[in-house]
Amino acid sequence: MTKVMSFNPHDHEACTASALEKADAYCQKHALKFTPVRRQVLEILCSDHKALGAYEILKRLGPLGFKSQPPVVYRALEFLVAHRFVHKIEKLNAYVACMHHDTSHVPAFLICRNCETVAEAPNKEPSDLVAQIAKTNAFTVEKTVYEAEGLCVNCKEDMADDAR
Amino acid sequence: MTKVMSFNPHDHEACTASALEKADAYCQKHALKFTPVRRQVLEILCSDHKALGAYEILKRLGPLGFKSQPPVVYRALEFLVAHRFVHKIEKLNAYVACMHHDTSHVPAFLICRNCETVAEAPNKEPSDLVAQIAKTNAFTVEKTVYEAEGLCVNCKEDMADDAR
DNA sequence: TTGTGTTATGTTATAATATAACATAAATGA
DNA sequence: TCATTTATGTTATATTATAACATAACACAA
Ligand SMILES: [Zn+2]
Ligand SMILES: [Zn+2]
Ligand SMILES: [Zn+2]
Ligand SMILES: [Zn+2]
Repeated sequence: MTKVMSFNPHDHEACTASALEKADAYCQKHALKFTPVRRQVLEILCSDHKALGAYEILKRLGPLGFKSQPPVVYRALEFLVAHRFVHKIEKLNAYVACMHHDTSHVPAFLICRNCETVAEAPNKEPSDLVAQIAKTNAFTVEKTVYEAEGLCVNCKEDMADDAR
Repeated sequence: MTKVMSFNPHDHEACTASALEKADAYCQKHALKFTPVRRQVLEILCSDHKALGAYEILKRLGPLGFKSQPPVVYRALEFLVAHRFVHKIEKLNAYVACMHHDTSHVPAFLICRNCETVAEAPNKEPSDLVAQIAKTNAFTVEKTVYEAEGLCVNCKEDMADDAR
């Protein structure tokens, strides 16, 4: 089982560079506009393996010459989350850069309630890899959130009815 | 695999009665104060297998003769969540009554994004029972949130240092 | 190149969620 | 009874997020 970077010393410059490169390449390939704000927000989120709230990001955008109204950051986050460059940590109402964008994965996180460092478990299945990752990283899991959102039978049927 | 009640016709009076009874008994046993507000909030959450926001609950408390300032409901929810009579659905910033309070379990939910009905998967392990439950209930999982919160090695060490 | 539709930003205002802080009351237990 | 803790009452405010509408930039066909 691999050790995650977030909780261990590592070449963090490389993290950032790689995340931005991957985003650049992906946007290029899919004709998405990786505009300055979007890029800058991702860069801010890459600056550390911590989850940042929207307003914290906004605060950091100001000095960089960007406008500081909430919609600015929320729109950028919407884009970044939609294309999976960033994940939202629901428990914290905060956002974190994805470190495995090239790999298809079900996001699952180890969140330190003390330092707010977030490690993304590199798992392909929505399974118990998290428990293993936690173990090999000496991370003590205290509380987990696993929420599956989707569509129930009833609503699916209702929608089918409506379509008729 | 069992069908969950939330998405299927069932004797819902029994759901409510059972949840309230369990809470009564548990509080009795552990010398917890199951005060009127706390009981009423649980009752409101039991009225349907839907997640309700704090302010929606607050709205319903008013006509019942309770005070309607936010802290009233947040305090009641804090109590109910702490003792696991209620779970918070982080994705929705909403709350749902627990249907398995007597069973030790890792909460995991199937949340319909259309009708906001929430079904709690009755799983003992934080595992893929959810996927199975979803299957036998014809629930289409579109998005999952699995977040493990705890303490990382570094913080644990820091705390050990501080204690010295 | 001009027009036209589309996507992205700018801007103001406000909604929705949650907590801080301090006061009072009720219950608990020497 | 008095002291202590626990629960409520109350006001104010913090934090997170979105609605709504205006403008700009961009894409691309006529
Ligand atoms: Zn790094
Ligand atoms: Zn930590
Ligand atoms: Zn029921
Ligand atoms: Zn539904």
